[in-house]
Formats: sequence, C-alpha cells, structure tokens
Amino acid sequence: MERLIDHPWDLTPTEARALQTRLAREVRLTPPPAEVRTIAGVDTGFEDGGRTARAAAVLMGWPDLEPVGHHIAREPTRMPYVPGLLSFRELPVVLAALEGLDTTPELVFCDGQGIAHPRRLGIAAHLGVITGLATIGVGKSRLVGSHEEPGRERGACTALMDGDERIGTVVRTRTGVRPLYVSPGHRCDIDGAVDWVLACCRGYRLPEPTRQADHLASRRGAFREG
DNA sequence: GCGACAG
DNA sequence: ATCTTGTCGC
Repeated sequence: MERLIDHPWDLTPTEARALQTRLAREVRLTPPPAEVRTIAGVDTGFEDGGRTARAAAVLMGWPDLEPVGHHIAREPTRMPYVPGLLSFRELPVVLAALEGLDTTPELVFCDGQGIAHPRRLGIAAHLGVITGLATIGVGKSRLVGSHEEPGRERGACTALMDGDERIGTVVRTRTGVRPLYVSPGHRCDIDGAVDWVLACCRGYRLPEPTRQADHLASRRGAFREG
C-alpha cells in the first residue's frame, strides 16, 4: 500500500467533529467489490499505559482465509479516547500498519463502527473515505442506535436504527454469544457488510480478519513479533 | 441537569 | 483499550 492524501489529525474535538460531518458526505454505500482476492483486518492496542499505540494489519486470502502476511506499526499515542472521535486516536497508526502490507486488499475489516456513528463516520467509514478502500465496521459493543435483541442462533440479525434511519445490523455470529454491531464503512452496503462478516466467521465470535488483527495487536502478538 | 458513550 | 488468575458455566 502506498502513501495517501495529507489529512489533519491533531484537531480540537470541535474541529474533528466538523471534519467528520464533511467527510461523511463522501461515504459510498454501494455493493461491496465483486472481485475479492485478499481481505485485511486491522486493530489497535496500547503499550506503556497508553503512551504508545500499536496497530496490526493482517492480510488474508479469499476464500481460504489463510494469513498471507501482516505488518505491525508503533507510534506515540496522540489523543485520548473520546467517544465519537476514536478514529482520530487510532487511524494514524492503522494507516502505517496498512502501508506496511505488500498487497492492497479489496476489503478491510475494522474494529469499531462504520456508519453506525453520531455523524455517520465511525473508524471504518473514515478509513474508507480517506483511502478509497472498501471497509466494514465490526463493533463488539454499541456506540449509537437502538435495536431488538437478535435470536440466539448463529446468523440471527436485527436492524440497528438511529431514529428512522437504519445504520447497521446487530449480528449473532455464534450461537449463544453476544452479538456484533456490523455497519458499512465505505464502498459497501448494509446487507453486504453482514454477508461478508458471516462469510468470514470460522467458529469464533469475531470474523477471522478482525480476530487475527486483534491477536497481533494484543500483547502476545507483540512478543511474537519481537 | 442527568445519563450514555466504539476502543 | 488496559490493569489481571482463577474460576463458573455450557
């Protein structure tokens, strides 16, 4: 992956929210890419009590979902966690991790929301808009929106709504476990996001790209790396 | 004014 | 996210 456009990261919360509102207009909820050969998963972890941010990008082949490469990036953490502004804290190092991959994936799974965000620009949507990549947001918990509890069996889904607007899907990826909050990031639609997430689950709650990235971004992954 | 609040 | 071991439940 090559270098991208210049993007302002060190903004005040007010400036960041204004930028989110502008960037959200660039989000495209089109059907996901038809030709998918590689899928990437990205996730972020923190060291030194939060002073260092560490992002992992994992590349997997489709449809086998075998890992074909990965890259880990570390940078000083620039912002604290503020609900709704997660992407400004994590995307800089996530971009560095993605740039370390030697192949550009057709699809990227992000840990967090896509358009299921107060201003419709969760981390997955933000990443997609500034890179042009097709992205899907996979959240382990809810940021905004209301929904019914999905059935207990794997595959059960309910709509995630913000007022009259549908912003995603609550998906049970494994029977009896807490559901995931799935929403499109960029160049993907609501149904396509759910289809891809379920297609990438291999017996665990998290889809493989996210699960592998989680693993590498966690402490164990850092050791495995050196 | 009082909660809620991705990771 | 992170601090942290064993343990309760399916």
